[in-house]
Amino acid sequence: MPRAPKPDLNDAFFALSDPTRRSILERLGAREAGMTEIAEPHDMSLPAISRHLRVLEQAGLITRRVEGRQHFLRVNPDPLQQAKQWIEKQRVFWEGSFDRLAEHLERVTAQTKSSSAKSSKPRKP
Amino acid sequence: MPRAPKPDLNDAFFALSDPTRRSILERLGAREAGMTEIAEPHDMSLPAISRHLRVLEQAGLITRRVEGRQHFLRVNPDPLQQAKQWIEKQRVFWEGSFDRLAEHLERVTAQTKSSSAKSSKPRKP
DNA sequence: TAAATAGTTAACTGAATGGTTAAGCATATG
DNA sequence: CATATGCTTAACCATTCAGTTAACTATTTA
Repeated sequence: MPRAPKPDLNDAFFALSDPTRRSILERLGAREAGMTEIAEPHDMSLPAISRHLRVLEQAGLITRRVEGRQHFLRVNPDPLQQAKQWIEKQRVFWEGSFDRLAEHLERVTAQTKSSSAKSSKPRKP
Repeated sequence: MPRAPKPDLNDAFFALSDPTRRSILERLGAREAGMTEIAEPHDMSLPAISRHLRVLEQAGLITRRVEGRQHFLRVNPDPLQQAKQWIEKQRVFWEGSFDRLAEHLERVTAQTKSSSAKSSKPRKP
């Protein structure tokens, strides 16, 4: 077996579940950055950052380019896309159900009713 | 204040990082279901399922309606939407970078090239 | 060559996860 | 009333996580 890491949705979502890692992705944004630059805003030791980066890397969310003694990281958007698509699919399922939708609307209406006269969307009397 | 749990992105992404929990959401889809029905396809004890559901509930991804001794669960899409929007925003950042975009296109072009002739730079044959 | 720099690996700790079985608690049902 | 049903809580276990400090490797630079 070639022990292919094959990053999956588990890894991607898990990697995204940590605020430090999300912050790294946000700050990294589009440009390339080295470890120390990435670590700088986080009040955390360098090994801790290193491991966060490894989690992101194993999830396929970032890629690493080594040049001399420096490591440059950048975002790889593909797993983000996959994650987004999973969510998107769920939403379609959810919206695809008519009774569910009706119930949702009913709930909204009920809320509107409960707020009595303050309704910004006056229902027809 | 009644200790509002305030589900956040951490909780949502974390809840989504488990295949059992994603499977529950997928199967639940739009309809409402009781515990036993939810547990049925999973080769796992009922308490285990119960805790998965609690994780989903605390992340705000499902809501629970108790009727007698039965609990009915349903998906709440709001946190999914938030999670999707976070990802979406990242993608915008990523695509917003021009050099990065250029590099991406170059990579795509390189792929196309490798599938045809392997000359170094035949931009226009 | 020696020292500074960039980053990783190792070893450890405390806390959280994910699963189990057994017991408990309401609520239906005989 | 007694018992089955639906689900949760409790107690436990093995594993993983997130952080630390210390030691290490490798590359620059003085």
